[in-house]
Amino acid sequence: MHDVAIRAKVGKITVSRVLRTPEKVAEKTRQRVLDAIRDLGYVPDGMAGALSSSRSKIVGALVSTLADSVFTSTIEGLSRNLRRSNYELLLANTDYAPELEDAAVRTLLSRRPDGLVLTSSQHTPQLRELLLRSNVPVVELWDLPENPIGHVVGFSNRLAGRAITEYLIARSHRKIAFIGGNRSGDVRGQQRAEGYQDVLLEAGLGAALFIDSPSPELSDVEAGAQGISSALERWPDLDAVICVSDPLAMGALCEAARKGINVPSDLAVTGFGGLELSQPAGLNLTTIEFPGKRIGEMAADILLNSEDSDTRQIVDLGFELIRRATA
Amino acid sequence: MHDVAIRAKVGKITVSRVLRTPEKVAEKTRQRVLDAIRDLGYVPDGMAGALSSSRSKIVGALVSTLADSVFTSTIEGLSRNLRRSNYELLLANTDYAPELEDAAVRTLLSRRPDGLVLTSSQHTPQLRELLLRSNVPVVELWDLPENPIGHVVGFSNRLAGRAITEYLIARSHRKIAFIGGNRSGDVRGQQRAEGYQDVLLEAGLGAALFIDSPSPELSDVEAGAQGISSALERWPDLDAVICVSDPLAMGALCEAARKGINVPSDLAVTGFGGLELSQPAGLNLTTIEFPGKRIGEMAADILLNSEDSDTRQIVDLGFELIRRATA
DNA sequence: CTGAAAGCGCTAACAA
DNA sequence: TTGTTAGCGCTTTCAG
Repeated sequence: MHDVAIRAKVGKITVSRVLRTPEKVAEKTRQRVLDAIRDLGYVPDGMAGALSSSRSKIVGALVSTLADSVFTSTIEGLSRNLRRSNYELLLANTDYAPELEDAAVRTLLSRRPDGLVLTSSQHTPQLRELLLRSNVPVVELWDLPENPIGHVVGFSNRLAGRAITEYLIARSHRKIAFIGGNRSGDVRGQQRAEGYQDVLLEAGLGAALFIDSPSPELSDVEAGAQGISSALERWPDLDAVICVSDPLAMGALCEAARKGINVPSDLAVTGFGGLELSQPAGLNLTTIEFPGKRIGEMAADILLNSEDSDTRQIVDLGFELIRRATA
Repeated sequence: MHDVAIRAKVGKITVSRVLRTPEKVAEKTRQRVLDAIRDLGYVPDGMAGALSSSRSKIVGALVSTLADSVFTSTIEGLSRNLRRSNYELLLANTDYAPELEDAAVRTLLSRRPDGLVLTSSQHTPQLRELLLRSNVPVVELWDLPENPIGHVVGFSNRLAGRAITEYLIARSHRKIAFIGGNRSGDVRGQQRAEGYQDVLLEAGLGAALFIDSPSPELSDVEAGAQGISSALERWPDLDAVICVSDPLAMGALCEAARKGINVPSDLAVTGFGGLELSQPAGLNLTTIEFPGKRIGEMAADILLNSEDSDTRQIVDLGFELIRRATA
């Protein structure tokens, strides 16, 4: 910047102004500076700028995994809207290991982000404390926490669990199992399971029938296949299964096909997530769809406006029951 | 940091040392400092540290899209190995728009990353120039560019295209079409198509049969379905189609099923990518699998070691022809 | 083993 | 419209 200033015969501050508030610099001067910048191939140092202005133009995002295509779309939405305002995305993932979350947030915070996005939904008290004191705007995603840290963009996983269960009951299913939803760290899955359980109780259909996900080494699809096998073994008179995610449901569907079980007449199968592959691939999965991309976009917008408005935003984007062929 | 120093009754520099080289501080002093840090909830400012030490501990990554699950696994591998060494990932995506690449790289560079990872494979001369002069270690991924900017971790898309075509020919297919591979900005797809074309010519099987991807609004799966329809319309005696990606192939497969076409006896179908869903979902797609995650891990390792070794690394991780049921 | 001074590249606040 | 001065919070270098 110093070199640019000399070459353009101006002070450093004028170079800075040309870059950030060009309208405040005289046309001629500005052109001289721009030429100098071009000639020297100057790329401003955003870090130094951040340090000086205490605005980093960085948003940190913590995701539990990238493997899930729905989180991916959230990140895409987030990234796109941030870029529009020249913000950048610092990404950290915890691989669904809650014990990494603390450290990850600390690392993100050390970059002094102007905002933080969390897709994990349960935090240690220390973490809450840290976040609160850090004074960084926080958006929690993909959930409607009871006790939010800052802003929220999500939907109720519990209601989603209720919705699909009620749907199945309305369609005369009586013996309904729930596969998955127990993985530690996957609070959302657990909430869907709770919604299911509540409805079952209210309807007087007896105890919930849970099949835990098997060993974490298996892919979701494989887990679904295995899950439905175990379920049918335990409860041969099952007439519906709710899978905690679409990949799980896909696995279940395939296993059912292999076993010669007719879906949905013998057994209804549903998922969660709105995995884009599931419809055109001919699986025609009945599922609950979540607005992944919009969640990301919304989070970006909230963060970008959080300087002006000081009010905490709680946005429920809801979900949609997509009725297709499997239930 | 100042406050911590005062509370621990040491100089700021000692605090810094406790954080970065604890072994160089006396046990007692260190403990006093650590206590102060904890009491005050001090989170060091990585930006300031970066400015001062001119090592940002940040790696920038430019991806063409996040939607593709294989890039996702690359990012996961990258992120994991970076985190192990306390590096962070700054993510930018271009949405497959090459014209955004220049600006995106410039933005990444302004954060003074210690390394840069590019999944796009074709760059403007200005960009090359910029990258070269910036002196930041660069790794190009998912390809084997003829004229690499820095390090490379990838495989030959052209050879992959050749391999699958040769495989089909060896299995007595003679009328083979190639679907997709023309999307502007998707150089890799084009290279696969070239490999296909070369083999066809060498084998004396006549001109290549290309079906372009339809409008970009369609999802890949839908594009595949539509592509196979167009192909069969134009060349009713087709006996094999190579789809430029697995999602495309899935769409093709489903459309074939709808049309009552028997795969592979009437028509062979193949993909590229090793989409994890395609096997357990019972689609059993014959495809070429790329080591997405290992590419990311390797890229991280190269970057992390690039201070020591000054040699340019070109790593060909290859690909694997996965023979399953569709060809 | 510990500390003081200087400065990384930029911007805020004020001044001209 | 442009420039000057004083930091931002840390690390480097050199000295104790």
